[in-house]
Amino acid sequence: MARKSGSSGEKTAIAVREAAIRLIAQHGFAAVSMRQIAREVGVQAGALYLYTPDKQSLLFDILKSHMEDLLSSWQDEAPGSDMAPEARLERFVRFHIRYHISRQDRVFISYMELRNLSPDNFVEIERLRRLYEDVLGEILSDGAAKGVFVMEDIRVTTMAMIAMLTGVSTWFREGGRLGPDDIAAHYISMSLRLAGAHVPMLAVAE
Amino acid sequence: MARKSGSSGEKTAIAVREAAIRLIAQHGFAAVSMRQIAREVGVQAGALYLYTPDKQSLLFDILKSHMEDLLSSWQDEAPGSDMAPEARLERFVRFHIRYHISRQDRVFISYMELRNLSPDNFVEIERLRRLYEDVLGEILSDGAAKGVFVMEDIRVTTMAMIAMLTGVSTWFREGGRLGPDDIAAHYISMSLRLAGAHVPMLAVAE
DNA sequence: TTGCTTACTGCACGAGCGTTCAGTTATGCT
DNA sequence: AGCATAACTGAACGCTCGTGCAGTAAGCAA
Repeated sequence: MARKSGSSGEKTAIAVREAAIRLIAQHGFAAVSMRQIAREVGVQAGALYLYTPDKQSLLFDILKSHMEDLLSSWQDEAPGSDMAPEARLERFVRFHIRYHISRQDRVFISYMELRNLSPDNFVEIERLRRLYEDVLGEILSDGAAKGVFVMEDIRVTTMAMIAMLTGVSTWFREGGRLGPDDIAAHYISMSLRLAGAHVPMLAVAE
Repeated sequence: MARKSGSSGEKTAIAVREAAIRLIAQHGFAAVSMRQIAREVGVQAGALYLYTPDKQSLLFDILKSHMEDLLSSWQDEAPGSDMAPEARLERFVRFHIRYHISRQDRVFISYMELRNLSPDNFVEIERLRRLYEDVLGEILSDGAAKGVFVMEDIRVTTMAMIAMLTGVSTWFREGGRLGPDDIAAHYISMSLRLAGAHVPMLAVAE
């Protein structure tokens, strides 16, 4: 019989997930044992198997739900394709930076632990990842077609921009010199320049 | 007594290193066992301890010599600081892309396996890494001071550019649509735009 | 041939791994 | 109060891990 939400079992399920995310982000999937995760949660190792069939599924579920959440969060605030490419790019970059800053651990894991996925699981995560990359690719293509972005190679620019944007999660630390919104603003400028948009960012003394 | 170079022991030492690099790049440090490395080399696990005091040192030596090689390779072809910032940046980017394409495994390891280093070893690798980032930071600062680069934040631009450039190692595959030199050329254009250089890349129909 | 050194094997050690499961306790419904 | 079920323990399974070490085979100088 299904339990009411808010029951102790459900809370533990969430605790397991979060302990796993924290530990894997810190030490890496292969270096973290089920016993370590259990200790963090405050249970014995065997109890974890009430919430996951095995260690591999634990990783897969973290990565899969991260990617799905990323995609559906974007769907929620994606602008229509009738909007100007510059504005669409700005929206995408702001979304990406904020999301990646607020969920650093998940993001870190989901591109560090790809090689610890079983082949089948890897294929599925790659599919979702490509879907997300295509969001940016489509915006850049649209801008190029409309002549407002000027790039030598759209595919390379897409990969370069994704790497640049995602990189924020490797150096951002809470309480640093810049807040999330400052950083997002900087990345928006940089992305527009990278895309070859005709947007002078600053008044430049010639 | 020291052995002559080219002896069988030295060959094995190199084979151990290369097997370790290949396997760690593929599966991750924690997921690779000494027995796997030994099998790849064609010896028993115990024999590895003739070439490394322990597993941790094996990782550290790979990362340290990679960083030192990266830095000294750059020193060999670094332009003087009297050269124009645009030309210095071009030189740096071309070097970086070529280097990262030709040594994908080492590069991949050296930013994926940082968290598997012991604290002392981590500090040392971070020091070398920062030295390399400072190379780019100095070029960008110089360009900003001379007014040929226009950036909102030099530090953020440095981190963004490094992430963008290093990202090439995650998607480049031998025999793809573009060769290393094509890719380097694209990254040079993108870097100049990112730095806000006044260099129109293409003739643009307005 | 003898003797020294290098390169390596083969086995062992204790520890920890992922996972299973019979048994125990806690919880909430009737 | 009684009972079903959920939540969890604690011990065990077979296995692999990093590492140490006595012993051995091969190469070479004298």
